[in-house]
Amino acid sequence: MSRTELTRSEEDHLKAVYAVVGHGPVAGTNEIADRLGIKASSVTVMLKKLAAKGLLEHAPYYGVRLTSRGSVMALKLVRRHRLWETFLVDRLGFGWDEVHDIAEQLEHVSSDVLTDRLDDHLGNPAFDPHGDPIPDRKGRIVQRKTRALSECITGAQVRIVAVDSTTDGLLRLLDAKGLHIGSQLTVLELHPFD
Amino acid sequence: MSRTELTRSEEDHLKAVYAVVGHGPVAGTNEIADRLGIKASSVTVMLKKLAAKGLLEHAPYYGVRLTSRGSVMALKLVRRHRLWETFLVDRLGFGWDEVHDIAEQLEHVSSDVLTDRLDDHLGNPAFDPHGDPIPDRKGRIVQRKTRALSECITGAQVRIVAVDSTTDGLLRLLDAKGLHIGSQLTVLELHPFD
DNA sequence: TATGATTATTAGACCTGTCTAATTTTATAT
DNA sequence: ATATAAAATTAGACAGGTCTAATAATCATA
Repeated sequence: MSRTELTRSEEDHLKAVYAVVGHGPVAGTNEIADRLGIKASSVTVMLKKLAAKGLLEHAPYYGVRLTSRGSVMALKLVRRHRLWETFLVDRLGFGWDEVHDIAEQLEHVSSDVLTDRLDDHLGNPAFDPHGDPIPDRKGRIVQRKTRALSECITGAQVRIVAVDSTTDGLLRLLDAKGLHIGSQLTVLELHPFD
Repeated sequence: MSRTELTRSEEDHLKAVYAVVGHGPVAGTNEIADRLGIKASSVTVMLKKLAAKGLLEHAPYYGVRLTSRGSVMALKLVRRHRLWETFLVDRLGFGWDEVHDIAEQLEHVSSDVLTDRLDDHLGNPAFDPHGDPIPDRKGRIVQRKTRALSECITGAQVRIVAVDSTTDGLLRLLDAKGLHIGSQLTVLELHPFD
């Protein structure tokens, strides 16, 4: 019924909407623009195009939400991204702080067969190297009950299961300090930065 | 010295020039255009751009040749393409007749580290699943002394080491008939088609 | 509830890569 | 040698995706 061939930019926007919507009921134009590193006016244009394709609902001046078809597409991209990250770390020996940009490119390779075979090849992993859950081929994704480090009570015992930041700098910093996925630690004090 | 960030289209053109130049001293505009599935006039525009970047020499109305820098770039693309094809067949279980289009996308992922790690992961293969040689990380490529099946004398004993065609149809046909890389066969008769 | 700040959208421009149509150059055949 | 065919180029148009600047809608707060 619906022709679902997206351009690279459309895919990027869709994924950004998915990511931003995770923080609230709807995604705002500015936040999407920041995430993509482009201007808000460009985002507006693109949102209208994606809305016309039935992938999201756009309430002007209010925000956007993905339709179910849009969600399916976004989850597919997230799946590809996280599978490639897993491949890069598990099979090619990259560090988990080095793979984001490469996966960002690989995720646009469009072949469902490829994605599923890669999934099998990797042993159908449930989580990627950052600890984020990988949607299965039906688009199902498990939710992790975690809490941000900044929300933890000082002195609490916590275990790192995921790192949220997209900034390479922080990732490397943490790694260099010996902080890895699975590390146990005690919250000593809170800085407003983190 | 020279910033060598190419667009996808520039990469496609460069690879096409490399492929067509293999048949003669220079590459002609029409042949490049056919290979890319675009019009010759578009190719001319692109050739001028690549010439301006110092990747090829363009003698208008005569043809183009790659410069040494252009060759390096083209070989890099060929290397990526053939490594990914090897990965798809050897690791993901694809048939050698199914991987061209996917590799066509994967080859544009730009990361030398990725390419080299993939190479190591695959055991530094010298040939891809089609029997074509894979340039090493220095861009060195071995030449195979082969001859087209159509040039063989009727009755001769030959061994298939490579399949030239880009057309999926032919690849599948051969496979279905039990013809594989390495097959021994006797030339029975020649049709003008092949 | 009026006003200023914030956020989003529109309008118009530009760049890239493609196209078609017209033109120019080179090749071929009598 | 000239006419014609083939191949390549140029000129101008257009679509996609971005930008800036101007405008419009919403929000916050006195």
